[in-house]
Amino acid sequence: MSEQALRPTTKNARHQLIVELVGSREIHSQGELAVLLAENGVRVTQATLSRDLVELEAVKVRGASGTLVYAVPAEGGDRTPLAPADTATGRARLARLLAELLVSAEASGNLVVLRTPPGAAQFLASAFDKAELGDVLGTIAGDDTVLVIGRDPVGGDDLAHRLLAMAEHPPATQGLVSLAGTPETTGTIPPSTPPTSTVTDTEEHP
Amino acid sequence: MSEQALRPTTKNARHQLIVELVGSREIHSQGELAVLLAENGVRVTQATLSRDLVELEAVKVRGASGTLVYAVPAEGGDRTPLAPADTATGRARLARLLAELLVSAEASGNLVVLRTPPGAAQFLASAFDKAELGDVLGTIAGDDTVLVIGRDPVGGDDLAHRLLAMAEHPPATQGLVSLAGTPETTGTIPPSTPPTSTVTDTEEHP
DNA sequence: GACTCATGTGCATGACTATACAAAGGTCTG
DNA sequence: CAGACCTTTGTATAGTCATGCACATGAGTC
Repeated sequence: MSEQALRPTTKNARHQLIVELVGSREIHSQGELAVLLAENGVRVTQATLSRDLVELEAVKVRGASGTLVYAVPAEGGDRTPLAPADTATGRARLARLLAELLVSAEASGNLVVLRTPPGAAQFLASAFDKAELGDVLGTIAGDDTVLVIGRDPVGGDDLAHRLLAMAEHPPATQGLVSLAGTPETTGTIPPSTPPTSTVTDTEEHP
Repeated sequence: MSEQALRPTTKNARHQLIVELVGSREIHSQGELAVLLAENGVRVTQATLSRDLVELEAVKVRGASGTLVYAVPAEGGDRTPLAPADTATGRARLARLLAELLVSAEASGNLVVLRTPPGAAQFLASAFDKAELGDVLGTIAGDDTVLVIGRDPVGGDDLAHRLLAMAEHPPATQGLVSLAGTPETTGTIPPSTPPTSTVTDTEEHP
């Protein structure tokens, strides 16, 4: 990227450049952005950038190191960091979380429907993913319901019982309260899940 | 909410309160949050709140009026502004999105399993929520699968056909490309969804 | 008891962001 | 042409946020 890149100086062009820069690197401040823009031949003040970012509907999200960085919806809305879960202890963690969060488990065919307290489903589901249980194909999670899809077409019952057993014999106990304050907890519960979770699960068992 | 609500003064309790407040209203500044906390009997300075918000991995998103407001992943991450969809046109929007995103629809009992392109499920599911279809109890969405739960125990087939019909006769066409640039698109595709959605949907139909 | 360490918090202040005000430039109309 | 209006931008500054430093408190050890 040359010092004097040929770059139109219109506002729209500047906006485009901002989107590109924000989308390709972590930018922590408008001053930092101003420097990067200048390197591309676009010299504006912080005030102008503040206005630009409003127009671009930029937000500030947590980057990999926990610091706030700019994100522009079209390019960076998915920059929300995932918590660095320790994958080596995924199964132990799943068991612990099952102990804490599992309200009920019911099976049908190859499916197991797990109930959790409101808002905890995604959290629990992410633990399934990290646990990488071989006989679990995957999960779908809403607000308080996790649908666990088993690999065995008729293995739902067995899987449900296994999960209940895990829930009753978790490894080292680490209460949910202590987990609630960790970035891991909050990091893996996606913000947009609640609006999609208008589930009355009693209706799932006709 | 009484002026002197009985409220423990521990840091965890304060965090919980912060999450509740941020989740229930638009908070624009840490000073504003300090005031709200004080009204709940929790008196801390801005410095402490700055630290709290780091620990809670709070971010700043655009609220309804375009101003930045705090969001905490567990409770308010979905405050990423959706484009101000006119709720009166929720159904029209759903139809349009079905036309764009629906790959397949299959029913079983009262359930309809919708397939979407990867990453689009939550987006489509949120449209269901806003459309407020009377015969849809709710949805569970993963990465590329939306489970639509019908109110009628054996209405899945009918519902699936209705959705397919909607997909084939959407109102005013507004291409997905034009939607892709709006906060609505990116805002409702949570970054943490993919980890929970390891679904091979062919296994759902044993 | 004293000592050490970890945690939490407030004060003060620098870093960062938003915005009132003014100016410049462009477009449109009579 | 002049004037009105709109858009854009910079300057200065108020508003907001992060952080170094100091202090208090509690837990653990000797």
